[in-house]
Amino acid sequence: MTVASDPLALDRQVCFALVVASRTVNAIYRPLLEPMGLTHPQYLVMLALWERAPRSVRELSDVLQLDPGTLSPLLKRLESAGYVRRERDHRDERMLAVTLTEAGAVLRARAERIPPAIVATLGMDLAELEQLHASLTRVIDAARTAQSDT
Amino acid sequence: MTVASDPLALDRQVCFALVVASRTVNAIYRPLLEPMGLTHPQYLVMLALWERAPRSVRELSDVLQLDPGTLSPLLKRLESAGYVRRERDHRDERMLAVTLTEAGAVLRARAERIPPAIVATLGMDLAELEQLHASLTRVIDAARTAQSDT
DNA sequence: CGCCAATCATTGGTGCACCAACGATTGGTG
DNA sequence: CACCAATCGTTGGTGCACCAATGATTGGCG
Repeated sequence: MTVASDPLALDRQVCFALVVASRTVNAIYRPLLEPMGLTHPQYLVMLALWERAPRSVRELSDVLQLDPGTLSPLLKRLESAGYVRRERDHRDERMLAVTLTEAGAVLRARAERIPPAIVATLGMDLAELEQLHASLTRVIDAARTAQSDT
Repeated sequence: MTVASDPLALDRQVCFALVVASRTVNAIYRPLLEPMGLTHPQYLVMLALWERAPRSVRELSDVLQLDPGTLSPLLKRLESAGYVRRERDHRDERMLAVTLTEAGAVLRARAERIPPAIVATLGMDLAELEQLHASLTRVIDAARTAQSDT
């Protein structure tokens, strides 16, 4: 069986390309985020909080498609970094209210320079990136639909 | 600032779509791989070995774009699962020769049913998946070029 | 021929990511 | 009003993933 016709050929697997692309692009962010004291997952949480705060763990979990058990220690690290405060919601003591600190809010200005820097580094066409984004969104929807239908 | 014009809007970040797509598609594989006793990264290693074996850790690291330090314990788990053997290369004792066991070779037949099952589950157009694959490949190349130019 | 830099795999540390189990809180229902 | 099921966040366990440091082996160069 030739590589071209083998359905198990590594370089034909979309899942492989997806995983490698995710890791590789992540590596591009790393040196840009490191001076801000953020990892990429932490950066995504900050994006969510800059859009709207306070938010509960559950809410962040929904938006970021992330397990609450993953978020819990991550938020503690963001807290000890001084970017976030974790308080109980007065109305419902079960929930956590994650709010931005002053330092966390200020950080947004520096973060605004990141997306253009990434695009410049990749040196890719904006149109292609948008088309990729649309395609990825369709895959996510398809996978989530399949998930919930189980 | 509206969400539509905000460059930091979460749902406009390609990196976010990439990470979520990677995790979500991974979740689709999980129930299919679990009865075979494989995780998704282990599945990718097996794909590489079914294409060619024996291979050294370094070789697998290159092909899979994965840190040797990640591969090392993963291969040990594949060994204790009985799919792989880890021996030193006679010609160069520094290198490891990772070979398939009989069970590992036989497993390929079951694995062949996975890609079509995934495509069916996603219910997506084959043409779109191929186009996504091509797009991801370009991103990987762009990111890797940027990486090595640093 | 003996040393030395390069190569290779492993190890330890930090941080993600998922799952299952748990304890606290809450709101509805008998 | 008292229970009970649902919700929420946390915890512990396993497995990835990266980085830096380490130790063994090798091949070249003086």
